[in-house]
Amino acid sequence: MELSCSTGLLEKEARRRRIILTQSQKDTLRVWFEKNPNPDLATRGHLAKELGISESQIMTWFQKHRKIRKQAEFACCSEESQEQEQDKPRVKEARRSRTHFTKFQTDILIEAFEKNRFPGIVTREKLAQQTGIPESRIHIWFQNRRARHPDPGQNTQKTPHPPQSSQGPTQKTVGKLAPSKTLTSSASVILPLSPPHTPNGPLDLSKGRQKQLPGTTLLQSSQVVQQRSDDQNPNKGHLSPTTTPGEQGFHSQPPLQLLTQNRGHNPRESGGLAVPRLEDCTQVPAVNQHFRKLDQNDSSFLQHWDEWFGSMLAEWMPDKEYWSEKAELHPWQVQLRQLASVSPQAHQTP
DNA sequence: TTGCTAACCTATTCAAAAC
DNA sequence: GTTTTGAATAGGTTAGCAA
Repeated sequence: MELSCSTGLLEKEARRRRIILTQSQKDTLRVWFEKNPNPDLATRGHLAKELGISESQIMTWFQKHRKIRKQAEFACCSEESQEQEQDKPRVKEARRSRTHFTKFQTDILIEAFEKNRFPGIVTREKLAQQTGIPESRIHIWFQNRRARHPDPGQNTQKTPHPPQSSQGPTQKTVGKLAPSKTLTSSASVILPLSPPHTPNGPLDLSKGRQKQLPGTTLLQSSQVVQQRSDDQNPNKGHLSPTTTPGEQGFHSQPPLQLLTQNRGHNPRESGGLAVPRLEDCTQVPAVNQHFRKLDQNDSSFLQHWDEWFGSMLAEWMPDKEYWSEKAELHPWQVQLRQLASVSPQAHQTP
């Protein structure tokens, strides 16, 4: 496993992974577009599930077709009809509930941002695996971050487009933007628990202490991550792609299932979500069951964790020495060890 | 080589949550 | 009320793929 942004030896990262929609998929989308060119979150989730593509791709398709329709209307329709269109009361669509990132997740994203402001699809998917955040949310996070944290190295001239290679020299963000490397005792932690010999998967060691508020959407339909047989994708071997008839590519199960706050609590009963739950859209990878058991029963968990976390840091932050045996433990490790050393029941919410 | 179009970008705005 | 920041949109560009 390797993070492409961590080494200059890697080949140029694929910036995009193009999925060709089948005719039947397009037909379905057109039908829905005629009904409503601005589908709400629930509709996009439904379509993503039905068509086997990600919700962000649904959104992209609708964006494009709104643009096409607008251009067509401008070209051939009278001003009158355009005014009529404008006069239509715009129904307020349901927005996706605001995602609340944990400090751990934010720190990972900030670290990645500092290394590469324009992560390609492979990096974004890896970050999605590590953080448990859907790739589409990571994409948005980077967009917002770029918009609000201009690159100090290029403040005299805006670059309208990202560098062609995301593996090029990176610009470091300095000053107040430097991420905190420490976790407070109340900080929730979603560990990208993945010992070297196991598939990736997160583990929420906070076990109920997650700051996530009721109703907050952590897992969404967009987590139906597109995954093609891509030579540049080192995760290939870990995924279990399932082909969809007629599709050129194939989609996989989500790389992970974020374990939510109440361990042992049926996630379907947690309620408060305005969107279809991920479990309704995709199968829960067996790996998460494995980690649930590992977390609770395997006394070697900490050893696995240390080994894996060290290797992760070594790959991800090669310029740092957090993983060195001689180096002091990274504050994350200290905190995580403390959290992990407590029995699972100790963290359960009453 | 060319056309189509999915994926990507910036700029801007809205709005939820924190302060 | 203000600030922060995730989500959504418009409009433009880039690049993968089929013809």
